[in-house]
Amino acid sequence: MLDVSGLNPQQREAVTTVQGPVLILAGAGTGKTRVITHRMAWMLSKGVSPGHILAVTFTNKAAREMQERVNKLVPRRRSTPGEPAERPTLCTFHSLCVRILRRHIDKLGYKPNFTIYDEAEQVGVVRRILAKISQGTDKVKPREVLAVLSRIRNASPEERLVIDPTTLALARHVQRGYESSLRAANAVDFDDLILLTLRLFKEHPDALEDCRSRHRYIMVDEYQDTNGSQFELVRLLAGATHNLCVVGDDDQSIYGWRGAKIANLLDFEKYFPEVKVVRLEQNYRSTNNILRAANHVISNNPRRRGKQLWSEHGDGEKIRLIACEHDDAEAQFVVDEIQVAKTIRGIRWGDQAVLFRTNQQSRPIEAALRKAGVRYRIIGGQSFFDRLEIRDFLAYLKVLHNPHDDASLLRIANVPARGLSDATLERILTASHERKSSVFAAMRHTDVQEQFQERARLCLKDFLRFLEDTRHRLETSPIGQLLAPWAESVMTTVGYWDHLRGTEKNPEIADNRIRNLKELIAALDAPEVNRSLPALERLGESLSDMALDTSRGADDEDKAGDEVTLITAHSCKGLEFPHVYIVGLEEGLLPHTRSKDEGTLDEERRLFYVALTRAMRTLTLSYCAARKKYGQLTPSHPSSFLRELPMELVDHETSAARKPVAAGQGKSLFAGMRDRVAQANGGAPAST
DNA sequence: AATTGCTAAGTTTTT
DNA sequence: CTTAGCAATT
Repeated sequence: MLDVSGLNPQQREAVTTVQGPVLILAGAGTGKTRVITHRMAWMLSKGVSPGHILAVTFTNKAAREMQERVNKLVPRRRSTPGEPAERPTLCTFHSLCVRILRRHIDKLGYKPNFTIYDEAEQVGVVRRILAKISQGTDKVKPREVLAVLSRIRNASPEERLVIDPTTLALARHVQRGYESSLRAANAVDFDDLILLTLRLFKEHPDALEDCRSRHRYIMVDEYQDTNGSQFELVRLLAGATHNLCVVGDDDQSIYGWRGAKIANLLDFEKYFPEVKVVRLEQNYRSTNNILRAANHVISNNPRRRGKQLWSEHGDGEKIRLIACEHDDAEAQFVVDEIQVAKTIRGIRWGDQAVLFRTNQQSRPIEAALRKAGVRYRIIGGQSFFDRLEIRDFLAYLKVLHNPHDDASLLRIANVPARGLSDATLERILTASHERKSSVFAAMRHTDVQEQFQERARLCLKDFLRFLEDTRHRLETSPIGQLLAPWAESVMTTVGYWDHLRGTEKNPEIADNRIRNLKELIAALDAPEVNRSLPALERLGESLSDMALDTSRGADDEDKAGDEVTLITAHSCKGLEFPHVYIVGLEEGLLPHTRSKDEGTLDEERRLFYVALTRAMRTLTLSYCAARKKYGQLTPSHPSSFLRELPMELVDHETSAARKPVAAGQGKSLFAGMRDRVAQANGGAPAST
């Protein structure tokens, strides 16, 4: 039997309630992951078959982490010959759906080698549609259209009524073109993964039954972030058994702008009246001063499940609130503090994190850190996968995997230049629309080819031959053949390396890009892809992994050295740091200006709450009297949220004032500092 | 066909 | 201040 004596009573209740619906309200730092992993282990120890357990998370990182922790808790069962040991399914919503769809999508009229469009590709599709219908009259932003599109596709009819009718009409109009574009390309987007799975379940009850009998115990992590269709999916899967355990925190719902429905959590009883609700309120992360401040801030929100976090860690230090003159002074202050903490208190850089609302706020901080010689890493921000060379390369792979992938084909058709001009491609694109076919299919058609002059036609045929030959080479490669050499030869054949060197004047940057690419190529044969599959399918698996897990690759950070973390308030959810600095607590930034128009002040407050509750031991907040905005220094005002902090928990200072050191403390502090400087030697001294 | 130069815009972003 | 997109130029 699994030992649950290390858990507190609420955790234990959550872990041991296996049958029927369970709602675990897990406050920040209350051991949520511990509960989920123990619950899985508990079920296994009670004889539930591992194959019957499904746990769904939102991020791959969370899924991986849980996988590891479950493995530690439950010694892997020995595999009997011929029958490999089954393991619980632990994955994201999207990867779960990919798995289901790879098996069944042919029933919906797609081919199993479908492509997953990422946001950049979606934007491309929408842009082409907008260009076609509006002829450049009004300027609607593709990303905004895309956001509305996602909303109308995921929302129920009554929810759609809230959307502004003009926007709705436009989005509806775009929707037709968008969906047929994706269909022709045998491509799906992130929303489709969920929506098509739902459609599959509705149109093919046998597929649903199949999944239901497989997944009899379901857990959903970060439940407050589920959207309408994800809820629907969960509800279908939980079916008759109602063995559904959802874990979440309404106070940490910060993805409403992206379609997440906090109501899924708030109204859980409506759909599962017999639910058992468990509140986890004992916090294992922070001091009580931090928790009291966070509790107080969030109590200003309406419509909460309500909970009070507390911990056994004592009061701890007061929260510091620093007023700065401008953003550069703020950055300098934070960096000085980081250095002081390191040299005087012996706090590693790796135990300190700077949190901000918007990515661009990291710039002055980065500059100050670099100047002071402090190592840092930025989480999120511009992704590895956003880089030009990576996108080009992936487009090549995607086209070779699925030639009907229009977005990727158009991207690489003339990169490097091979005589297929924009005008030529434009005509092919039009032809493909007329024929309701993919661009690739249009290219192959002799009628289309004959539109062009000899020269363009030859270039087109060369390109087609390249695609077909290369694809054929992969198809006929022996089982077990590695992908990397093939991929590298593709890039050589098309002259991509020279192209990179040619377009980038700075040879260092060019080399850097080439190195990036080679790294990615090497990762194609990662051990987690199934080597026994045919190469083409293996390529497909690699591609969906990359589409669904963008953090991978840039993610060996855990073992990285001693580095300060720079991170947005959004992406810090789920993380914790001993010492946290939250910068830019100004009106218009947090809460963000846009939240006023959209009436989402509550969500901004939750975002602040999430940021506050990341801190374990010390918390430093700062704001500026002025901030550079598009190069101009403009005045700013303290965030209204700061008034919601209980005054008695806060020390208010200005960045210019240096706190005097108490008489008795001085000696030992400085002795400690000297010692550490002597032995650390690599750490730059605090600047003056 | 590719390069240069101008204009306009500029939250958050797990998948 | 940046960056991306588009137009005009060679």
